[in-house]
Amino acid sequence: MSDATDLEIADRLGVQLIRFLKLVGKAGAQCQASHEDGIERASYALLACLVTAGPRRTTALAESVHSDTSTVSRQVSALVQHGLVERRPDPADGRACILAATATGERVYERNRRVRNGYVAELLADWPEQDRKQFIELLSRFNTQFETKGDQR
Amino acid sequence: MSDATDLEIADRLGVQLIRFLKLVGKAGAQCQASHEDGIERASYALLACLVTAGPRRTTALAESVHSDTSTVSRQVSALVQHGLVERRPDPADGRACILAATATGERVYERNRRVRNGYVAELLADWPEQDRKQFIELLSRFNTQFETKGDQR
DNA sequence: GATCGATAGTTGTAGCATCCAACTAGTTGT
DNA sequence: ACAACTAGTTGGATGCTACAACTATCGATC
Repeated sequence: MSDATDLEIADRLGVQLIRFLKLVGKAGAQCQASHEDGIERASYALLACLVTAGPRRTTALAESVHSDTSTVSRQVSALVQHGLVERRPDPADGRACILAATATGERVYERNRRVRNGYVAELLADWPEQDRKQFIELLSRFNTQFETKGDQR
Repeated sequence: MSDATDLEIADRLGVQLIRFLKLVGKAGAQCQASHEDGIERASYALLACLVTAGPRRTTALAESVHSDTSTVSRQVSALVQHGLVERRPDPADGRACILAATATGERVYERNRRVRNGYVAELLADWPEQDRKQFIELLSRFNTQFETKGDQR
């Protein structure tokens, strides 16, 4: 039973993707507004990266989050000012610095993560175990596909 | 086999949501930059709504796309200037106007949609039929959940 | 049918996120 | 030691968004 052509499928998915983007983006923005750690939403992604994936240079961090170096540079400055991230000179290169989350940064990250998790969990509350896992699996695969196919276009 | 608690699941999904937001958001921005219809990315969502869901007032449109009225008002102005959307006075209310896509607007929408579909189809190219359908189904359900549970928080 | 509170939409202002381009300072190869 | 390169910062610009103040209309009530 496959009356749906590839394009029809793509079309329906496209609609859902746009909807998804809008919804998640907005929710993210609201989350940020409410928390008031002095930490911006975009910066949270940087913090998350540093905490979960370890210290790294600005350039590497920018690549990790698919952002411009200049953007990251500014955001990192803010994080440093708030004491959430630490700049360590890179012994191997005087121009570079290694960015690392401070203890405070880790705490803030954890706190935010817990809030986020609570919210997500609430959304998934009625879902059967099977569907949840499937959704994560598919979304994750889609993202990966996007990262590999999308960047080289 | 369920060693994953609800929170672990939420956590993994959260990560994927953030990843998605960044990836798709960026791709969207690039798409916009390349097309040069004079049409902004955000405005495209408005056009899409008017084409697929029919004419409506500014307020209703803003609600449909989960945006502020003022934001929509400006974006609509741009669309009107480009001849993609038409403002019709609302016979039932002198303050309001009914927004509707023009023929040009529909053409532009269709063209953009085709490009988008091609891109999405390419992403899904290697996916088994089953998974594609499942993904759309789950994503769609998640969006609905988000819209109903998310807004009243 | 005049008055006053609600409502539709516009415009002013401000913030964040992002990018590109120009710049500074340190590095590396010849 | 000089030239070509690279890491990061800063300047300038744009897009998207929201909130607040304002204008013009509507509707209910007296």
